[in-house]
Amino acid sequence: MAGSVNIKDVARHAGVSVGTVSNVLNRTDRVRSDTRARVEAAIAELHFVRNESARQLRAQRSRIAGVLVLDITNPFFTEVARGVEDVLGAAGLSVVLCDSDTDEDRQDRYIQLLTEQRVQGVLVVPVGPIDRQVTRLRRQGISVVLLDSEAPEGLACSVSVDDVGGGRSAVQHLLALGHRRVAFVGGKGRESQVADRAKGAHVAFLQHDEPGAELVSVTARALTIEGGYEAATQLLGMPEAHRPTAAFCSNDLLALGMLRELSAEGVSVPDDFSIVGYDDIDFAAAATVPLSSVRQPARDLGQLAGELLLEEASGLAHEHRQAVLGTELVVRASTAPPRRKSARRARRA
Amino acid sequence: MAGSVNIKDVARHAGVSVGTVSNVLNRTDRVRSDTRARVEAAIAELHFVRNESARQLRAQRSRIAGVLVLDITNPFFTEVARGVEDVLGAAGLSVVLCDSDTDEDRQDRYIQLLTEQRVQGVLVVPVGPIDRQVTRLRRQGISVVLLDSEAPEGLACSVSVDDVGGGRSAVQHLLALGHRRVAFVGGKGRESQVADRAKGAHVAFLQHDEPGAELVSVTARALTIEGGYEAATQLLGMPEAHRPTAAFCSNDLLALGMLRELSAEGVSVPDDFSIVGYDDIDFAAAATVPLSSVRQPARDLGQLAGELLLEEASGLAHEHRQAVLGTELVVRASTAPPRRKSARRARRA
DNA sequence: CTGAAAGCGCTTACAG
DNA sequence: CTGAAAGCGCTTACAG
Repeated sequence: MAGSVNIKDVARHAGVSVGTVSNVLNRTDRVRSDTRARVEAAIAELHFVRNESARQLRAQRSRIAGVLVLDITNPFFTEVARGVEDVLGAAGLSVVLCDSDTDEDRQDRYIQLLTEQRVQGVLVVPVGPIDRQVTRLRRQGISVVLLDSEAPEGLACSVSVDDVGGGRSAVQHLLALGHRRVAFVGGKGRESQVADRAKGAHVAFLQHDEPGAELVSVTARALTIEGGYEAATQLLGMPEAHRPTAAFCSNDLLALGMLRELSAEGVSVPDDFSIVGYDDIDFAAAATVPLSSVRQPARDLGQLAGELLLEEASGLAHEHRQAVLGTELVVRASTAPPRRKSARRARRA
Repeated sequence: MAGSVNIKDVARHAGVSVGTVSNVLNRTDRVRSDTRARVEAAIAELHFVRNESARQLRAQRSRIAGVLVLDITNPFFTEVARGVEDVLGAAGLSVVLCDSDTDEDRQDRYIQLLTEQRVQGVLVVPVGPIDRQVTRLRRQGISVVLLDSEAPEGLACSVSVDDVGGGRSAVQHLLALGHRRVAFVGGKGRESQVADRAKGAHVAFLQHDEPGAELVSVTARALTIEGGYEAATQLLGMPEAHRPTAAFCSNDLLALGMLRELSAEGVSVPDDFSIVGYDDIDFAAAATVPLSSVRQPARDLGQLAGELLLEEASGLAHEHRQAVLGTELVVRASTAPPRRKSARRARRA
């Protein structure tokens, strides 16, 4: 029968009790070396693999942590996951990755799954308000850290990024270059990250205080490359007099999609149009018009979150902390001063 | 106490036996509706969440499948994972994603983890020979499907891609454009996929049968954007007389990295150098010199693998099948005929 | 339709 | 250092 070798079989085969086999597995030093050798031989011969469900049920603790992200195909989030894995892996925890696809139902299903599994901890990039889910996880003794989103004080540890500051730096850069009409490109979702980046964009405009300057909001179906194509089409559909000369995209996927679509339509970046992205994923620098982007410390973010989770799970005195990491505007080739109208006409003639 | 509400508490609270609570959870139709209502109320009031370890231990089956990929930051693999999730999610299985990072030790650790968890099935993109691990999983009653790699007949189901054909089509394209010296860019690893793509490249050369045509092998540290930078540097370091005029990169990450580095060094793509990638990830089309690439049906691959897993796990008569999907060369802007030497000199003058 | 009881495969005090 | 036994939280025939 498949899966039928258990600790009892091993005990019988090695001529010891099951308790001794368990000791070999969990507290090796308590077992005399010749006994241990016999047990290990039996384990190998019988191809015994411990049943983790049984172990966990009895021992009341899991060695797994779950990471739940918004979009597994976005390299920003997988880089965050790698940061988590750096830290938790070193501590002997295994990390499994789950993809909510920015869908609250899917998020909640995965949280339910992880709760039923009684994992050691959950690190989640939330879709919408998450307080209730955090409380439910805690009630089952599961540690929770919010990723890329600031937790209300007292609720949980979190590691987020100063998205208001990041958005501000992006738009300040465009304004400083001389752009007057700037598009902010977001999505249909209500992720707090995107809202904060939009807020930062507004703050930059307020501080700039130039009469007539205009921040235009553009909404893509999703924060994806596809969404960037679509946003570009929206921009190109605007009457030229009102059309922005630059866009701040709320992530790099959007920015790369927009870059591609504008180029395909003969709009040159940055000569005719400037673009700033957000995240600074590897593909941003690798674009052949290298993308100016607001860099988030993705891996650090994951690592710090992993550390906070370990601290909480250790059971020692623990006070929830909300870490906020800074961003860095990386200026590359996709941003330049707007072309002056006269110059443009001259060139066209 | 955290995590202390169990099925017994619910039973007591609802005034029924634990068996009845379990029936409400698992075989709702066997319970009279008023009893069910009382139990459900108790579950809600006490915030009961079933302990999946206990359920699984007793019921001897898991509702989880694991997907193990080579590089979670590569959108090709996450797209495959989404395909798997499409199919398994619909069947009520949850999918957790694990990242071997092309490291055999990490792969084996994750396989061990999934085995101890007694998951329902594992879908794995293998690093190196995997026969032993497949046997071990089967022995525990765990279904296995190989992803993106052809299984030896009889060992397991697999869904792979005709990488020899894909490699051949890429290089045929370059040869047909008139390139005579072509680089094949692979990595240090010994993934069968890359070996097959290299083989396809060789086949194309043999079929082309043009004396003096040369296939140059370039080895990057890893199949990443970073690796592409490095490979480009290697190419630029070659004496011009021997330097290839085109490269076939064994994935798009390499190709995008190479594209970027060559552009940065003033080598124009495709005027001075042609590049073909592999995978056709979304970033390939979105590059501003849109990348010619060999398209793999990533999502289909994952979906088909998911279906094969379900079939195997269903316990019905099952014969292992090895599906091989085709590729499609997508020609975009990164490939062109080589510039003739004289023209090049003329332009420089 | 409901309850009582066995048992899934482990770990962990407790004796000896 | 080793063994016997209790029990983790469930599910599932089996009676009634």
